Amino acid sequence: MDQENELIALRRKKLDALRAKGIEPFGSGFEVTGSIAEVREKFKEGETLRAAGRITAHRDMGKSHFLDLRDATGRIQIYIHAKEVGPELVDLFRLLDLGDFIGVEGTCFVTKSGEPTLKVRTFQLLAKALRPLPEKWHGLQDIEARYRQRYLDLLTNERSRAVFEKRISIVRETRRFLEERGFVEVETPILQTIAGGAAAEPFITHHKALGIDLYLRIALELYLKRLLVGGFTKVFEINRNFRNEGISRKHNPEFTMLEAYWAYADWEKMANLVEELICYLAEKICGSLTVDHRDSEENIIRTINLKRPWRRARYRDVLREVAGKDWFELSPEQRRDRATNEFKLEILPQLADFEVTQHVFEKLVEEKTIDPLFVTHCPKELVPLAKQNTADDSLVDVFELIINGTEIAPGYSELNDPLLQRQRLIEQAGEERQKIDEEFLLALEHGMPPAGGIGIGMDRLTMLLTGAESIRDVILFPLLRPKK
RNA sequence: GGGUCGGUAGCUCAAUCGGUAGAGCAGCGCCCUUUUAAGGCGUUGGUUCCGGGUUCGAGUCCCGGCCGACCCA
Repeated sequence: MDQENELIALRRKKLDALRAKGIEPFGSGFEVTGSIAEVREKFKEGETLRAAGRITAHRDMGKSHFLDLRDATGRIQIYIHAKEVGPELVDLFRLLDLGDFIGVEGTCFVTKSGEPTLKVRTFQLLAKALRPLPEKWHGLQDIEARYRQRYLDLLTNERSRAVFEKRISIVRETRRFLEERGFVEVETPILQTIAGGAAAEPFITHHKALGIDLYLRIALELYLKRLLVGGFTKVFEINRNFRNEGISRKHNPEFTMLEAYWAYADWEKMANLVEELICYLAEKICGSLTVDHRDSEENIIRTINLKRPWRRARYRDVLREVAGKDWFELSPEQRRDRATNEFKLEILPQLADFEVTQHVFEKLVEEKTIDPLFVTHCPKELVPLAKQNTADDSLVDVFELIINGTEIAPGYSELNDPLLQRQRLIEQAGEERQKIDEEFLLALEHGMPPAGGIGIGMDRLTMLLTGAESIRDVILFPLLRPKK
């Protein structure tokens, strides 16, 4: 593929030299005492231990050599000396490079400077690296390369590895939290004949045998609700959704969503559940309910206070706080005027009146809210799948949880009136009637218990808890345009 | 889609006003029997993202393209 430079050529020569000596440079298994962290724990002077990992440093002292052996759990120094292992083994050692995987058996000893070290008795080459790894001190800095070759990023940037370890914990602990409360995890179709449950552009694909186009799901909702009809009372799913839309700091075309539905609960119960979940995660993952976000120099750039109770406020009330007490008494033209001239927002002429208000909400409330805020009693136009408020049917019984300037989780009292649901879906679909999921409506007509539902974008939740500034920093392999 | 910024050795980065493309790490050679960002001496390595243009001369200026980051839509 790419032209071979001399570093690679040299490593290939070493590979050939190893083969000529009868050594297979890509070994199979190697019995280890444990991970390198475990080896360090079991370390006792005089003991013989076995460890495997990559060579990440080589300090050549002439007759003796010190190397660092590293795996995901840590680093241990190994020592080799001609007198101890004989000249043949030392010759083999000369054919090793930084980045190679080796397994060693050695005796524990502590150096003058107090470093626990394995004195090599035998070693085995497990895999030769034909390309050099990024430099040890700065790691891989090139942002694009860190996304395209994430393995190098993980290998050389401690902070990146830590973010992904936290992400793994967040997903695991979310499952544990929900399971402890009696929720069961289910799997529903990713390939769907109608991509419903949200207003978003789907990816389209094709099934050959059936001869039909299919969509990748944009939400989990409509299938999880079918399960409520089917008798499940507490269900959730954590898995990938796909939206065929722009890519930004907060958007990747595929992202991981949690949705949970709880029969006989309502939006307020769901708000409590989310509050408990996120506090549980913060304590597990960050060890605290105050989460610091830091820049690359480790300076704190913001602190998010997750201590309960979280503020709850009505949509109209938070708007009045930022847009003026009289906001809802103004005419649509006056609102438009104030948004444009006073708040300096760009209001496109085709926006409906409620969208003007929503735009003000996004810019003046959402983007400026750092500590958790539940916005409740939203206008129904914004949320077609939620139950209407009994006291005011222009509102729906939902919350929108905002933390760190970002929408983290919506929660609803789910609409279970099939006739009203049909009407809402028709209004939402407009001309595109074929987008209405009749199979879902059919299910609702058989009776769905009242239920509370939530959705949490796990990527954004991870950003919140790790301080990542871009969604690409919490997705192992974010989508990038292919090179060339 | 628009704007701004960026792409130089395997990696991290320099390069003044347009005037011989450099350093550190890695590599290679030599020295050193407990070093740890080991050290010392020497040394190899370049399609400066790609393609045009201006110029005696372009990493640098201009135009187009590719990829990325940030902001906006």
